Amino acid sequence: MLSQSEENYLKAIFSIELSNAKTVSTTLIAKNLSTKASSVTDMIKKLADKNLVNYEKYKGVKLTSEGKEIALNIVRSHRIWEVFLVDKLNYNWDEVHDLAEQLEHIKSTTLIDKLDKLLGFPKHDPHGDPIPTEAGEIEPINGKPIPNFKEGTIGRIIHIEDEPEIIYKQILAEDLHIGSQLHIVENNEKRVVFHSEGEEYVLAPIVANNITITELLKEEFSEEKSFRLSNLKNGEEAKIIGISRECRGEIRRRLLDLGFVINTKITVDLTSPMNNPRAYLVRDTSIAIRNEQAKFILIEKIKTHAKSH
Amino acid sequence: MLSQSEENYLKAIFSIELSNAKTVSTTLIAKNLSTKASSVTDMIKKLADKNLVNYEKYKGVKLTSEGKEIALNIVRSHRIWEVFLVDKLNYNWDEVHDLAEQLEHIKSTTLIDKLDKLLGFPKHDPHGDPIPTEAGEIEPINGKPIPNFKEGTIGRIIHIEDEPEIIYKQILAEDLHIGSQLHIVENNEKRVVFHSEGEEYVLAPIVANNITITELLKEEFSEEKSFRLSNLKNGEEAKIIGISRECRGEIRRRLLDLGFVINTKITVDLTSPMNNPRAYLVRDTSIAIRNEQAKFILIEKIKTHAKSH
DNA sequence: ATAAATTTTTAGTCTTGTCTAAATTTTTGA
DNA sequence: TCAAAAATTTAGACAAGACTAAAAATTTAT
Ligand SMILES: [Mn+2]
Ligand SMILES: [Mn+2]
Ligand SMILES: [Mn+2]
Ligand SMILES: [Mn+2]
Repeated sequence: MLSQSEENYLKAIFSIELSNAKTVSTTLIAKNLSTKASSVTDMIKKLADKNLVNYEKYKGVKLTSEGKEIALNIVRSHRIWEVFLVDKLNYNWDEVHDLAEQLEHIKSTTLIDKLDKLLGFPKHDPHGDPIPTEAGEIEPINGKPIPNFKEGTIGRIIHIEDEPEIIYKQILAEDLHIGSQLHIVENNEKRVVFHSEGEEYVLAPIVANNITITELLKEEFSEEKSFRLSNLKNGEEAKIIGISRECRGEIRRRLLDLGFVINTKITVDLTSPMNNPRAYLVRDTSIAIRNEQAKFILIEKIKTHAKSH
Repeated sequence: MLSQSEENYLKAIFSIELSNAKTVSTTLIAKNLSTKASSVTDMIKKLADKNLVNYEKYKGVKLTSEGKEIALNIVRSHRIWEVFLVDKLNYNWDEVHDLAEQLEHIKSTTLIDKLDKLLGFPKHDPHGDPIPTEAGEIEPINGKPIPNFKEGTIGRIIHIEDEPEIIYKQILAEDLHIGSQLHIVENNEKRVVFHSEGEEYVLAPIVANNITITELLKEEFSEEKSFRLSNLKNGEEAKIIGISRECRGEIRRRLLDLGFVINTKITVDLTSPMNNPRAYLVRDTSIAIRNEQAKFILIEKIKTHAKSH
């Protein structure tokens, strides 16, 4: 049975191997775990003794198949716990990482599979990361960070990295979401500018690097037609095209119960003094929800001059 | 922030204080934690430095109010996790203790309260132990172990201790359940004999000591009328009086869905070669369930010669 | 009351995981 | 190519927790 510390080292090595680093060096591991290189050397020797990594002095380290299997299991555990915390306990997706760092080390041969079942065998965690299967297979992430794409690219956010926390919080503050489509209009060493859901975003490249997107063909892109309900202006008419993937569990169910279902027409009905909450007219009913919820509802604006006969 | 080890010591001291021990001695703590007295002395000094226990050399140890609060929180956490594992993940009540020993140490200010809410604010864990409130109040257990009662006593099982494991497994093998009513017919140093749900049980006093009961007045006792469905004989007629408290979550819901609801009349319909499963006639429908499930259904036999006119 | 038995503490070690400082190896770049 | 810089390892130390053996205190039993 491995200690928590050993497990964390394996996980760190695994994540460095997945990144585009040539070799998994002592320093990279130390940085990843916020520890010192000398501590890493000590631990690597122990892991090599246990046949979990191959290690040659000064040459970096590589997981053995046994070590990789363990790392994948920890990743699986971490991500399933994150889904549990968001779906079942109604945490926000930005609150669950540290808790999952603890929960991933709980030792049990059955717990994770039972949780997986309870959650309906989710494929992705709340940050968009794929969850390895019981057999240790993991879907490759085929997107790249925003700064890798050239100006004019149209893409969809598939992943937002939750570490380091400072950058993560910044992205959250900007109100960017997994699933959002975007259009890159400027990209240089100073800044990255893109349009998404009717807003313009300006990010430093370091920040933008934590946002992974897949490129969309021009045809796939719904030409700036996809917005969040919170963006709907008074007098505009829209059609609901879905509830954002990052909204799950109880809140999602509640929104569906309230009638925010696909293809439903919607307009702004009443506005409160602070513009929050606002009431929307859905299926002849006025329903007031706060903007935090309205952000989860994806809409497509309808040209208002085209009245239904 | 306390270490897991420190938390375990506080929990051990708390549980010894709750028992009828005069003083919480080094040896008792060592026994409780399966460690050595010298280790205990070391740790007690540390806890005393942190003002979690009062300690005077050779005189035993006592939790301070601060220490007691922490201990109560760990107990709360442990028992809520046990409920989660049984109710949501469909573990059996005899499988959850060790996992809860790990989960109770997860650090979070919000996690346990969210879990508590998800579970519907349970009052007791799957072993019948009361769950302390957020404020640290705990319902006193007012029962006593079976050997404390004299012959002739009628009682109801309110708690089955899950440690030590050997004794616990023995009780499980005997098929005794929280909520069962029993009638003590013999009680001496050699053995304890009682009747419950149509069966006679003979236990060694050490084993019987792990079963806590409350005494019932003669009137409260349904005079041997309360049985488990698995005890119903061919040709007998019975009325369902409930589903046993130890059956929770998905399985309970399923049994209710199948029509095993209170006041329903029931008879044995068909019997399979091994007598398991058996089919029962409920509301004009024949439903086959296995004995393991039938044990959860509490019935009251109806005298068959009294036909409903 | 006092010797024997038991309990508790102390002293000294060991393991795990971490750190700093120093030594060694590898990489960089003039 | 070779000195300087950077990366890596080694040596030595420390804190947490646990253990054994021995010393000290307390309890028990004559
Ligand atoms: Mn995470
Ligand atoms: Mn994640
Ligand atoms: Mn338990
Ligand atoms: Mn319990």
